[in-house]
Amino acid sequence: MDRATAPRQNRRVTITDVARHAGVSTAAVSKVLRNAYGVSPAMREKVTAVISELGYRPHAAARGMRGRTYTIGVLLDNVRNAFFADILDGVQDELRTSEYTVLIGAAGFGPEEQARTIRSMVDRQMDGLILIAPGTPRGEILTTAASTPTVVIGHHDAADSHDSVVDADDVGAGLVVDHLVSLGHRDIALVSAHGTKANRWKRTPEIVLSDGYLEAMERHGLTDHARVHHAAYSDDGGFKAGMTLLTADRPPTAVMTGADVAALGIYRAAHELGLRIPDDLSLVGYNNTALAALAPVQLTSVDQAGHTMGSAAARMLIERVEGRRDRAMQTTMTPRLVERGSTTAPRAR
Amino acid sequence: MDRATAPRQNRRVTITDVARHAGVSTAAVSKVLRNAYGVSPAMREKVTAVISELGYRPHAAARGMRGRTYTIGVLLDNVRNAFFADILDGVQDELRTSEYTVLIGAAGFGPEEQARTIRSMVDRQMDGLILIAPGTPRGEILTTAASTPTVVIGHHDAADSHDSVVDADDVGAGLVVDHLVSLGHRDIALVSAHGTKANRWKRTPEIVLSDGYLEAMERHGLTDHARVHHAAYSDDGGFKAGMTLLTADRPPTAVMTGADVAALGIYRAAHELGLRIPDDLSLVGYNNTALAALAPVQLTSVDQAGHTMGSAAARMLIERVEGRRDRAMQTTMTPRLVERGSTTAPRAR
DNA sequence: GAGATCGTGTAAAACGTTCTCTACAAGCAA
DNA sequence: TTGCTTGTAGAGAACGTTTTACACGATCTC
Repeated sequence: MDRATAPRQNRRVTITDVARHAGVSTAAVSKVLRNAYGVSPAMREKVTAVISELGYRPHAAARGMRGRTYTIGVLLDNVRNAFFADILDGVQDELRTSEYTVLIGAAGFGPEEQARTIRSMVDRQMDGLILIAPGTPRGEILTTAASTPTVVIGHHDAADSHDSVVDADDVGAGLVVDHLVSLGHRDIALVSAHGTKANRWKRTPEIVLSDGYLEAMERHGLTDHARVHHAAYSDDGGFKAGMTLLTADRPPTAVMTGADVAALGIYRAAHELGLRIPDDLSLVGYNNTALAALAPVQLTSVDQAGHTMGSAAARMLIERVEGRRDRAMQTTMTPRLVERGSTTAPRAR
Repeated sequence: MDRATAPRQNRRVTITDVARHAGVSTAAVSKVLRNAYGVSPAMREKVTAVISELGYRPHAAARGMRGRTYTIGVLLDNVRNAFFADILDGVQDELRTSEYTVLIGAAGFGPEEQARTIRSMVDRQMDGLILIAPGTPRGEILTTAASTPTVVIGHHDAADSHDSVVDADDVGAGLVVDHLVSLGHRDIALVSAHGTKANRWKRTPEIVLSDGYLEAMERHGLTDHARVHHAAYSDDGGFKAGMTLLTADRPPTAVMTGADVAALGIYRAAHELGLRIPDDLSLVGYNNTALAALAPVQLTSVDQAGHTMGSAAARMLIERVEGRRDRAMQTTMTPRLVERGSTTAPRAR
């Protein structure tokens, strides 16, 4: 077959093909695609018919050159965190019926890696960004948010360039302390991640949680019993923290943590030291992930409504992307205590 | 300030800016960016200097119109699956030092949702795709793979259009059966996901696992004791399967599952029925996720080396993307049994 | 009935890259 | 010298969309 006349095998159907087929201009097709103003019902019908006949799909990269890419980027440090999965589900559910695609960047924990990922998303011309507790310096986020609609989840620092969704972590800490105190505990320790202020976030979830814990302890007149131990939110981080706390001079009778997975590390430490949960030690997690509900685990935890946070973030973001709102807003969710088998009254001393 | 002369505030630095600044053509800059042939050392140096001076970053969407986007897409059904997280880590680690960005699409379980996500990735002109056990009809994948380099993880069906990375699930099943038989078990049930062949995958992980289980049982002369129960890989799916199996006329003394999380659902069912693990029931998971290792859980499981699978997949994919290989290949990993506290000899009857 | 307005459609210019040619100079062989 | 090769650089088209500016006819307003 003559090479010149043969249609190239794998060529995509383009907007030009659609336009030619329908006997209209590409501009008209573009308008139909974007539900833009100035197209008659007849035109719309004709064009959509041809689109489905030809199986046309807009080329997102080409779109990105002028208009939107219809892509939302979600940044998170690690997919292992089950709480993030809840948030993600909320985002996806909210956007399921829309024409937006959600793409996730799992950047790792390093600030530089995260910054790289965020830049990648911007370079790919994503329409909007949802950043889950970014570890990147705050200025970097503000710069990004200045040019791309952005929602920050987790950090309590508000800004007028981006929207925020947070959980009232201080209230959550209070719920836990109240619960433990009502059971009779007084030596209640908190295990939380390092709340580094170095990157200019003043109110990370960890810091707010810690503040809430200290306030609650003070409220109960237990300031002298308050103890905050820093550890990574991982099984191993929890284990080390547990070992340190539980072999101390006067070990706590109850430990609350900022993440379920860390609580399970403490569980392991307790186990190793011959302590039983909850008889010898009451243990409380945070986020109420699927982990906490597992039969062998039965961990008392604080529910953050991750799904709702995710869908709220998505809704807020789309408002901004589509220009329906031009002022920043913050959404705060209220946490709830979920009591399970890992907490009980302390043993009489 | 005169609006016409004022530089537009948020304009990106483009390749043209770099070219102008360096006093060269855009083509030259492009060549430097891509390490293409035909650039003198002096030119390279001059251009890279200007690039970093101006903080230029290539516009990925624009690149996508002609060449690569330097983006790798990973499709998975659900981020909750800890095994996928292992794979993902492998992929990321392999690509960390490269110029490629990994973006994840969490598509959900429906074939149509997954197909939509795959199409999104193709529309975004991604350079290569890693599909983790896609539920999409096989033909759809073959079509995609014909135009975009693709690696399929999980399905054992080989094809000459895409590469594959699999674990020898039949061997894994054999390891488990051997282990349980050596402990004295004879009534060993398998709980696995539905291995629907409807979408033309003939050798999904579930099917291969199930076949391996049946073969192993036969090898031990236990064909009559073999029992396969289908359930979703979730806590709830496992729970229901457990309830059915454990309340049957002659309940199994050991249950192996195709996923750790399902094993934990069975744990819950056993718990509810007053059965203790491992005394009354031996339980084996699959994938050896972080879940299995948790202190309160201690689940015997089969390790699939997810990290290695991920990095292998990434390496294979990049070879194809960069045209260093033009024939399909399959990589098979060998599973390993990890014994923990959830298996022991059956009670004497 | 003149002008203004409105609704619908198109032509053509962007957008920021890559890629295919072509040009040119320098070096080399005859 | 002539012709050939090689290495380097640039001009300009192409990629598939959106957007801007404008044209045209129909309807409205006075």
